[in-house]
Amino acid sequence: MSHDDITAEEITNIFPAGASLAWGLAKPPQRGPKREMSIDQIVNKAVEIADKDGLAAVSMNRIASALGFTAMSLYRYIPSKDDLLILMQEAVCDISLPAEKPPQEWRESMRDYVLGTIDIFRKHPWYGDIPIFGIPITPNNLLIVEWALQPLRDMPLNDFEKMSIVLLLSSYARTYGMLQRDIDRAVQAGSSEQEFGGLNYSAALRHLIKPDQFPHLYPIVMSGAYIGENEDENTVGDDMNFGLERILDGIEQFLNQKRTSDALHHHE
Amino acid sequence: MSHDDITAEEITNIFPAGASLAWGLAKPPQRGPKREMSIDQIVNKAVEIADKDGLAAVSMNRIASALGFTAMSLYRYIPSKDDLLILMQEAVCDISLPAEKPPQEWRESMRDYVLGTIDIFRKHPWYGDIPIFGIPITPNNLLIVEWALQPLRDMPLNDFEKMSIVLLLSSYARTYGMLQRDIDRAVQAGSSEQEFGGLNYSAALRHLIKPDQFPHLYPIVMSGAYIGENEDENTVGDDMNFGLERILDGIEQFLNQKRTSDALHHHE
DNA sequence: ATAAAGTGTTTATATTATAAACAGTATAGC
DNA sequence: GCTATACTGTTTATAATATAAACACTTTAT
Repeated sequence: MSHDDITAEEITNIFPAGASLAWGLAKPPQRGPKREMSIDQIVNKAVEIADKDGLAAVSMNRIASALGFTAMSLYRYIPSKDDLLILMQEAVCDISLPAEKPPQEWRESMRDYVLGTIDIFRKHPWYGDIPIFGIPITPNNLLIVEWALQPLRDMPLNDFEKMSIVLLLSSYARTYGMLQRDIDRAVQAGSSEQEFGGLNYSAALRHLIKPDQFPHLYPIVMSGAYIGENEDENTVGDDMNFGLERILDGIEQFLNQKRTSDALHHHE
Repeated sequence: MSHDDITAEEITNIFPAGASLAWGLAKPPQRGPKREMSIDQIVNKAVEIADKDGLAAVSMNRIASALGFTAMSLYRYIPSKDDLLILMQEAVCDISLPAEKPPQEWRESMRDYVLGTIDIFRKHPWYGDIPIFGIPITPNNLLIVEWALQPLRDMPLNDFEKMSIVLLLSSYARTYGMLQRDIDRAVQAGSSEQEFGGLNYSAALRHLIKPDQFPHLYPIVMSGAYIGENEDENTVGDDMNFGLERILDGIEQFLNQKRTSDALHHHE
């Protein structure tokens, strides 16, 4: 149905330009003056700005100025800002995968994966602000998928099941990555104790949440657990671990079921 | 430590204006000409525009024009566009919770919750494009948290565990909501068969993914499972269910463990 | 040698959100 | 009723934004 013979140029038409650039599909220019910048330079500067002042601070002007050029010059390298965002995302996903652990340590491997991806959110707080454009198609993003697949390699799962589990874990990581980032942000915003949004919100919510309208939420808000007040350090690690262990338990149980039924089949 | 005596005005200072408005904390004006619009009118129009043309089409100008006013007039009702976004989010979360099912049907209740929230993404494809500003603090958003808590009501979980599970489920719902939305979008974009981004990407990825660099991803891309080609209908329902059942299994197992250990304690 | 392709810049444009000033209107308190 | 006050929607203005188009210059394929 679908052929494999596809040229780099055709891919360029299918993929967003940012993705094509990430794959290095753009052929280098043959004529004309020497380039004074490079895509990497631009993307790195954009990441630097975002790291320091947030994604909203990343404008074509700001990047170009920081590099000593005009805004329009950037368009000779990257066709649009959306493409730049793709490349920024890709840039911070440039991590080297850890060595494979033995298959029986799959839970540990998955924890590594989740913590590793959460780390991207901590290191680059703007990371989660870039909207998701669909499934990963850029090399480093796919490498992260590869990472997630690694612990599943010997499991009795079909491809769809594997992808479902990857999606499950990655979405969980994303959520906690952003949560952790929010807390980091609030802490950094000088709110050593009282001022963390959560703490501030606490009194307000206690006043607004009525037990008749929110019978199940009410006690949780009152106890402070909703806001997460009682967490001694500014880490969502414990909450994160709890949910993760539930996911891993669920996966493990599925594996046990499947292995049992496979064993039965063997007997027939 | 924290008092409960807090005035509506103080809450207004703590919350973003959009959240205060959502709670109806703004006191109606006492003097001046009669208002010719209302917040609801504005928000509804904004939602209407977003439903039709996407979130990017929602500009102050467009909304006001559609209502027969000038852009600046909106600022008499809503102080900023960010606040408008909060109100839009809130508006589409205005659902009535289903009747409580008996506690032993908690899995079914949780499925209802997940499917129900995913439905918001399908009905309002722009919903996931609004960045998350932190934990829910607006009434309808909190009602959705209440929904998620409902099935947990009789479980031997502490407040933090409950919130972890809610976060787990809601993040899962968000991920699949956005995935479903992407597919809906692609289908609507005329791509009856061949043109769905995924299908297009398929040939490209098959060409780019090399088994040495992506040993575990490679076979999955080749089989078409990565793109999700083989799904007969345009629903991610099956994938969604698979992951959801793993989560529910994980929760169930935790409950069993906890009940067992509680029973032991009772014996001592 | 020359045409083509590519460089960075300048200039210009369309859209944004939103601030400030304005003229008109309803009302609270006298 | 008078008046100060609070509020209305509008007009005008501003600062940013991404990016298109035209320009002069530079390198290279032919």
